[in-house]
Amino acid sequence: MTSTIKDVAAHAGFSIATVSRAINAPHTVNPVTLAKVREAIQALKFHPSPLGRQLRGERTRLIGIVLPTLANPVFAECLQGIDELAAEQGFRLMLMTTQYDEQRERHAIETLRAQRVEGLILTVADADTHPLLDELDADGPLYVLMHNDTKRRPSVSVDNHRAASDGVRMLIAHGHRRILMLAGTLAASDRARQRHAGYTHAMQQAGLTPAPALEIDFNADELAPEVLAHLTDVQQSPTALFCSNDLLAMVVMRGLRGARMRVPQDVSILGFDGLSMGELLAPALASIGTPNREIGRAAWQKLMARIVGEYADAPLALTLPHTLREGGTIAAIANTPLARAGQAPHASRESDGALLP
Amino acid sequence: MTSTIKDVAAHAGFSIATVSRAINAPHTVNPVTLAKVREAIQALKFHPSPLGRQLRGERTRLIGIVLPTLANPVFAECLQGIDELAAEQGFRLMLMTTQYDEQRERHAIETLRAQRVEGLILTVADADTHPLLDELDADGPLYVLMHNDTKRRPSVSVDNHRAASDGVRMLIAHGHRRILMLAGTLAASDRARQRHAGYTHAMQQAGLTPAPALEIDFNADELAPEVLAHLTDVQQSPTALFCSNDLLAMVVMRGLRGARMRVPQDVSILGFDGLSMGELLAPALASIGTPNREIGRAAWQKLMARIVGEYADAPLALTLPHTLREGGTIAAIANTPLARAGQAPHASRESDGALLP
DNA sequence: ATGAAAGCGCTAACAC
DNA sequence: GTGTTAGCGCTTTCAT
Repeated sequence: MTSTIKDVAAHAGFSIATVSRAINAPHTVNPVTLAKVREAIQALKFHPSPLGRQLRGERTRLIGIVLPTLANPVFAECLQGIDELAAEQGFRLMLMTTQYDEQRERHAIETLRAQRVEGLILTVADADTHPLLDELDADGPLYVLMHNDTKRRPSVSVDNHRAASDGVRMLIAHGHRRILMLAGTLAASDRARQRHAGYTHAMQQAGLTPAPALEIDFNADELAPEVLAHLTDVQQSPTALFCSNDLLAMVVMRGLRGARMRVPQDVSILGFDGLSMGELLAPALASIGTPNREIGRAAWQKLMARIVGEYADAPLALTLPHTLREGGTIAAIANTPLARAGQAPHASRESDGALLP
Repeated sequence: MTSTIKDVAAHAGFSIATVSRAINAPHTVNPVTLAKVREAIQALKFHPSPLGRQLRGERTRLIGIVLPTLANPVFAECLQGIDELAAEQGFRLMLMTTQYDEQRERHAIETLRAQRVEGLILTVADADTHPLLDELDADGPLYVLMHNDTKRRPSVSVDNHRAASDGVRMLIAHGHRRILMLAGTLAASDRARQRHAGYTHAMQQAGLTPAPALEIDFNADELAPEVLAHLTDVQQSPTALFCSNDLLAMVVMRGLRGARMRVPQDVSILGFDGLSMGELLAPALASIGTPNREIGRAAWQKLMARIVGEYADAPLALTLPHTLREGGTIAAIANTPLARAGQAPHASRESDGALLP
């Protein structure tokens, strides 16, 4: 292992150039020579150092991965998909996480670029307004965005707008009128915006009044009192909550349970991500699913195509289909006891669904 | 960015050697010169190429990570912990996953070694009988194992034996006698063995008869019929299931639900891993918790200490404390209806707890 | 305090 | 078909 191409050359009795050729272009070298070189390689357990190759300006076979976090299975699954193909094709992955921090995004990209990665697969907070990506377009390595929902850049994602409105329409079809959207505090992302836009769209289309997303602190053990108050408000309480991601939905479910609210009898819940563990909850979490492993694989393939220079005319943004998982957390409003403790049944649910200022 | 140390030297009017010193040993260079060089660096947006440094035989500031999978949050969390410290300390991470396959473990280690990583953090299937690790001990890069429960090698883990027996004792304290351990089919790992040994120990200590672990196919959508038959067998059915990991526990819970078995009324469940999402299940999953983020961080620190050469006398294996989460999936046997459908109450539960051949 | 030069492991002209 | 040589970007003696 510590042996170099020089050692092999000496051992085989040829020059290092011949050894190099024997490795990289076997057909250009005399079969007899080839055999001897190969024997020497065997004997010395020689493996070409990627470092030498990389420095020489060759292909580094290195791909940089930039993700917000691995704590969210969405990204871990994407990475899994990427890794499958990378391993298959002999590429190495350099991983950096950003915690949704733009500073760290910049740092990661610079580090990776300095490392001469051949390409970058990344998920950034906001793809549209990101100066870094313009820089990459200009002279950085090739990249593909993952889960960033933008038409302007090379990306693989679901149609968040459409997915969200599909989900909300489904809630409406189940008789819900007062539907509130919940989002994480860090949710200034393009996809969060798209999801809220989709929610808004579906609401308006049904003649209902959409509300701004209610922000939830992700890390808190319990729901903030004002949030809880809002959710349980006798007059205005929503009958369904659309959570901008599944982790958030789970946190909210726990919070509600702590507040003695029953899901779905008192309130229905729809998540977003389709995390498989959501199905194991009781009741199973209804959710809009994204094919994360596939998104990772597609991002890889798109990146490779760009590197090879194929499909230069392929559409920038690839949209993969989302799915709708109708789990047990959604109750038809007809089946829902309209009255909660101390609250009389009222027809106003059917009125306009206005939620809050 | 595409500028090299040469460009900087030219721009500043000094030799590349001086620029190099200005970067790596600022105190050895004239303050005025230093200022000029720094200005040039700014102007050209120069970042030293890691590649050049690495090739020169210097520190690569590269650490290899080898994990079975990222689909299991246990490893994703460990990686998260590692990444935190790596980013802080300016190291880059090269990641490879193995899917518990020894071939791929070998390949990953060789790839990483060729890449001149300064160190390796890995989780292998079986640390004790692994020739690769002996090779690493001999001349590989320094490494630290994570979650591999062995005393013979540098590692960070919980005491799986003790953790398992703690858990099983807890079940026994709740009145359970027929306790069966379930393991994944891929579970020929050292930690799975330790967990089963811990189970066996606790059972015997209580005068009960332990059974071999029942293997469950992880990926199947439903529990295999023979497994289900075994779990529901009128005469011998266990009152509690100890699952060797949480993901498995969740799959089993779903399978049981499909078979109309109630948890914990009909059967109690204890998992292993302490996945935070387990708390969100209903009922919340009882589990033995491992501090994954901390394990990742500790592995990092141990590796760094080894690289620097400190603590050469530190104990090889670091054991972190596990926790016991007593969730809703465990019922005291006294409260359990002893009779299930078509089965009369019987005192034999109190007898010897024998489970199966 | 600074520069010249060697060399890390490899590939790619360019000779022969 | 094979060898010679230059150089990728950097650090590090060894001189000056």
